[in-house]
Order: sequence, then C-alpha cells, then structure tokens
Amino acid sequence: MNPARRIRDEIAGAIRSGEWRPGDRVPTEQELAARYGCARATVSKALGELAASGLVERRRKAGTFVAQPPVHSAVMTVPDLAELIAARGEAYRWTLLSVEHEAEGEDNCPGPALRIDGVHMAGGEPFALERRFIALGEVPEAMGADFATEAPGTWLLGHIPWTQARHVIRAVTPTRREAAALSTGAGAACLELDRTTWRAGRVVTHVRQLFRGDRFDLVAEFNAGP
Amino acid sequence: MNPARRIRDEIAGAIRSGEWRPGDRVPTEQELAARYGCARATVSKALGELAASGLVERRRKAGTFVAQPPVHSAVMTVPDLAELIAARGEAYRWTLLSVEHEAEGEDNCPGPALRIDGVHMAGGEPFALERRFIALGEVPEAMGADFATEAPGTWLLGHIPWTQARHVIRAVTPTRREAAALSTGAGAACLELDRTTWRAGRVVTHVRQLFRGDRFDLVAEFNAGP
DNA sequence: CAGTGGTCTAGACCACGCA
DNA sequence: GCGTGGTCTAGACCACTGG
Repeated sequence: MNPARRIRDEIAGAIRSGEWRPGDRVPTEQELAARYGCARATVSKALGELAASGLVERRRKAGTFVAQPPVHSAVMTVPDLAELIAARGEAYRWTLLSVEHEAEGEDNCPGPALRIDGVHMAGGEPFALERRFIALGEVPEAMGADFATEAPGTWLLGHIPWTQARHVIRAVTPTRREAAALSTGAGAACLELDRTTWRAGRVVTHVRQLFRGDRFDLVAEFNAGP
Repeated sequence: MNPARRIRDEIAGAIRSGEWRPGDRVPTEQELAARYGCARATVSKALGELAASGLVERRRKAGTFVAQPPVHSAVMTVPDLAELIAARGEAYRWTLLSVEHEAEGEDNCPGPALRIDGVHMAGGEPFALERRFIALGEVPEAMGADFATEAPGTWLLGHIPWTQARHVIRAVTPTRREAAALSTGAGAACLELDRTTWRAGRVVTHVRQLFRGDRFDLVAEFNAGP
C-alpha cells in the first residue's frame, strides 16, 4: 500500500470512527514520518489531502488538528434531465413553447437576452417547465441555435462548458397555468430549481425549472474526507 | 507567487475561460516544468490539485486532458437551523413534542431507536417540523439525553461528530396536522429534507424536516476548481 | 515497450505565530 | 527565538497502458 494513502486512510479512519475527536491534536509531520518510516514530504502530502477534504485543520507553529465537523455542506447531484429520464426508462422529449428576444433580460440575467419557454417531457407526460434567459452579450451564437430540436440547456453545454453556477431550491405552489402545463393538481406542491450560471464572472444564463413534487426529488451526499 | 499555485491558476483560468476546451490535451509534466522553470514534482502537485477538483483528467501514458464539465454536481449548504435563524436576527427555540422508545425504528433506521418529534421555532413562529429516529445500538447514551432543552440534532453533533450523510429533498403538500403545526395554509407547498446519517457504515440517525415553502429555501454553489 | 503519470526520498529554505 | 507547517528541488524508481 502507498505510504501516503495508508497514512491518510488511517488518520481519516481514526477521525471518522470517533477515536480522534474534533480539536484533538494530530502528531506533527516529523512524528508521523518517524512512525511510518517515510519522508516528511510524504506525510505532508497525506495531511494536505486531509486538510483539503476538511477533515483536519492545519495551522503554522500550532500544528494539525481534527477539524470541527461541517455537517452543513453536501454534494448535490443536479441531474441532466434527458439523462435522468432516460435512466428511468422513459422517453425524453423537449417541447419548445416560445423564444423571445428581449432588450433587457431580468435581474439574474441583465442585458439583451433570449427568453425561452418550454417543457421537458417524460414518457409523453410533462415532467418539468423551464423558462430560461440566455445573455446574448456572452453567447451571441445563441441567436442562430434551433431550440425547437434541442433543449437550450443541452445546446449551452456544447457551446459554453466550464461555468460556475448557483442553485436555489424552493417548494412552491404552482399557478393555475403552471399546474395545467404540468398536468398536475392546482394545489400540488412543486419543486422549483433556479440556476444562475456564470463564466469568468459574467452571467451566461439563468433558468427556472419547475417540477411536479410527486415525480422528482433531489439527492445530496455528504462524505467528508477522501 | 507560488510556482505551484501559479501553474494551477493559469491552467484553471485557461479552462474556465474556454481557451482550453474539454478533451484538449494539457502539456506533459516535463513540458510544463521546463516552461515554468521548476521541478516536475511542483507541476505534478499543481496538476494533481486540478485533477482532484475535477478540472482535468489524468491517464497514464496518455497524458493530462481537460475534463468534461460535470454540470450536475454542486455543494449544497444544509444549514444548522439554530444558526440560520439566528443569522436572520430571529430568536431560535426548540419545542419538544414527544419522545418514544421503539423496538424497531423504521426502514431508514433499523433496530431499537428513539423517535423524537418536535418543532423548530423562529421568532415565536413555527419554522420546521422534525421527526427523528436515533439508533440506540449506535448511540445508547441518547437514552439519558434531555431533548426538551436541546434539539436532538444539536445533541448528536456533540456526541457523534464526523458522520456521513445522505439528503433527499422534495416538495410536498403537508397533511392537515402538519399544516396546522406549521401555522400555514392547508394547501401551501412545503420543502421536505430527509437526512440519513451513518458512522462507520452503520445508521446513526434519520431525520425528516418539513419547512414552510414561503420561509425556507436551499442554496447550492457549483465552483469547479480551486 | 516506451512514455506518461504516480510516488517517494533527502534535504533545504521560508513564513508564520506563539512564547 | 524557534518549532511548526508550506513549499520547493533534483533525482529516482515504479506501474500502467496505449501504440
């Protein structure tokens, strides 16, 4: 076994099992190097990975300590709708409702923009409503795209990879129009996913997706450490 | 500037700006070492960090490549309710409704368990309903805890740090009882957060929290790279 | 089988922050 | 000051895997 991996996993195990408690001091790099019979750089790499994953905190002069558990963050999977629906064994289809050219998009997507409305369908049934703004200042080629055949999210993935994004998740009661478009009851709870996407600090697109509460949920995993 | 940091940031910038596209080949460690005038180990560290953050993919013999953008994952903040409410400037209070000792908890928390029901209050108003199971096989000391004065989540944090967790987020319509307990309309959408928590592979606790849709939303950030 | 990343070593110097 | 982590070097060997 890798010395670095072994050191990392043994320390991670001691922390996760509760043997080492938050605030406990981890042995110094020199002590660990002596104990494991390896170079200090190897120990440094192992501790660096543990620090990067949040299991320990390192302070100069003071030493390395077991960190306080950050129970509050988790990695959430925001699925690609086409993939998600295909994985369920249902047929996916995108239905375009409208494309409008606007001089001023909205708060979350300023400047000239396209406003695209459509529906994601699963097995012939509406699955999610989508309203999207695409900043034409950032993605002028969106003017020439055909959003009737390809969902705008899919098109954007091919043209603007490597973005940063912010998601806001809410539970909302749909309007009558929305409920009708989703073929759901007027009072049925829906999950709203708002995503704003940047590239190099500038908004590329903003999308609001509305899901039937009885057909969609999000899953997030929290796994501290390597 | 750190050579390693500089290499890392310049490559990350080239990827995020779109200059280097997914699938593009990154120069070899030797080429980068020569270009930046540093040791190969330094380049290796920088590329390793980029790989750890998902910006590049490394394959032996083949080389290092710009990865496909994983638009589907984001880091979600699952707030500590007491902190969240305090940050809003409202008074936080936990109200215990009941504690039951059960021989068999439920699917998500098997074996003997405590079942605890209660309400998280913000500024005198109900903010979230909570039903929690605590596995007594894993946390026998929970029998002696006073869940009237301390919310079970807070108590657990002090006794079982460093767990792994899985969250499921849904939009639901509350039952009449739940709506009444939350002081909200019978048809108002609510956000449900289900969290199952493990330690060393065994379930420690399972909690279902129900929030008023008009008073709570979740935020997730996606920021690939360092 | 050759080139790439993966890992490790032994040593060095620096920066920081507590005493 | 002085001990800690932070970083870097030059070199080495290994493991994998694509051509």
